[in-house]
Amino acid sequence: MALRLYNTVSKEKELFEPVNPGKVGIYVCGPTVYKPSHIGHAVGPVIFDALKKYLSYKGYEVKLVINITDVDDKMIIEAGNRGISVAELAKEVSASYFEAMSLLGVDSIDEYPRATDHIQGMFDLIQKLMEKDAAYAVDGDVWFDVSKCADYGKLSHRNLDDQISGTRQLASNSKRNPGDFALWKNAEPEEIGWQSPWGYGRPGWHIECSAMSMKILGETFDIHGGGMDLVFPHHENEIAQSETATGCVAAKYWMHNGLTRVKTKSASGEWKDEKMSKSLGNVRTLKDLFKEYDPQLIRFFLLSTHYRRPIDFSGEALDAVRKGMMNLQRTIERVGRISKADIYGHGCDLALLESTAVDRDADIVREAGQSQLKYLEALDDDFNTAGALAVLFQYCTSLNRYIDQNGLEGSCDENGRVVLANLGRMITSLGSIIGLLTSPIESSAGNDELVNDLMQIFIELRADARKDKNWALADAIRDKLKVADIVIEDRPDGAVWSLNK
RNA sequence: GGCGGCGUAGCCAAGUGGUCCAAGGCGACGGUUUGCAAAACCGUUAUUCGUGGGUUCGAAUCCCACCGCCGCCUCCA
Repeated sequence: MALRLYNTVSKEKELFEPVNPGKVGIYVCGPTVYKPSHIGHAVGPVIFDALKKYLSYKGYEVKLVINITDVDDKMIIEAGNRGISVAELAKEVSASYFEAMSLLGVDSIDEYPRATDHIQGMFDLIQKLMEKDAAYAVDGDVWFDVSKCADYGKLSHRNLDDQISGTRQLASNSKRNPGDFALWKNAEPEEIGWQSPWGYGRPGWHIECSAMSMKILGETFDIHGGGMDLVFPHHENEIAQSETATGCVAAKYWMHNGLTRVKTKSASGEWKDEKMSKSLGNVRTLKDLFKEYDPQLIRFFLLSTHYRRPIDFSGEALDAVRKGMMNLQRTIERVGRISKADIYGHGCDLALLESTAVDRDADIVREAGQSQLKYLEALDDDFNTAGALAVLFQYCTSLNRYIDQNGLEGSCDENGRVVLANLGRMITSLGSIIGLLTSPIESSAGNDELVNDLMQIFIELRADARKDKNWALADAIRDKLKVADIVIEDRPDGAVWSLNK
């Protein structure tokens, strides 16, 4: 099995072959830390964290880097509005960003480099471009001369004429070509900035990423990721700078995730999809979102669509996905309960099936093996997590059918339990390859001893009522709890409760 | 104006030349089960993939035109 990835440069799925055998370097454009992170900021990190986990599973040694832009005009304005320093603002916002990432299970990031820690690298890079006559300084600004980059436009598939005809292209009389972009911008002495060989100022946006990716991952690394909105100009300019400076390919594969869209009601009352962005004022922050939805669900939601497709974000969509995910979780819980085994926490162990008694229940064991194969095939095909999840759902149905057919007691001898436990672990094992189903979703009250004790009392009261065939009382308890989003299920082996949230 | 993407059942969503009279999820309906529910299982729910042409032995998948939606060209994950 071989992984194929869609490359924005070639517009084709390409066989993935790392620059250095066995090792993979991934650089993803992270946020500018001036305002709280929103759902859109979660997409890239979740996808590339999942991709890294998959590549690691395949045996690669992966280094994943997400940068933090902690100096730019928006930050200066926001810090000014709030009466704090740019550094303070960066510290505050990035801290909440890291916390959100951690909740989302994005725990495989090796480095979060900050632009302000790499100013010297940017100087060096700009200097190199100057020496190659691809950059020029005018009145404290330094510009990149796009005419010196022969294949400028190869990522976004535009040519220079397209740039010039762009009606919104801001003209600057100090530029040689309309498409030239800033490497260094001069600043007033009282503003945040650094003394550079070309005067006091701040780095341009694009140069940050070129300098940091090069420093950390080398002049040519494997995968460069980011949102589709960054293809032009940001990534195009990154390529121009890096490749003009080093003379070699910056990144072998350019991967771009679809943008998050949000349904909004227009003045005429019609629903329409639009990009979620700060300027449109339709942003929901991750922090707010987590109050309503488990971060695990958000991760699941983001991976339930192919990464290149735009995601329409809405409460209804999340609710639908949530039900599906809960069904998976419920099956896992069921298998664990029947087999009396801990299904979670085994990480990724696909050798489980070999330890399962194959002479017994051959059909389900064979099916588990096939599911495993199909799951991995889907991921190999441009990281099709949506397709992979479909396999998981099907496998879950088979597992439930297997339990039903064997009956509760039927498969509960010692050997049967081992088989069942291993089959159950297959699900979490497959899920964990992309960081899903790694732990049960805790109901928010589930860890509360007092609530647990209270619920135990209700359950006992109901059990007594049911024993006496006092259905009215038993049903009343159940119905009234349901109003409080507490669901009681009478299972053959006893009643259980859960929070329907 | 230029560049790019998308349009698959009630909703979400895989599939990009034959194995597709199209996966999976949510929902709905019927059945098994249940004291009744819930959960679970079984079955039904797109002869069709925005529309119209074309290429091909064969198209959701390729080409052309049209319609609709979205993004980029200014900061954006």
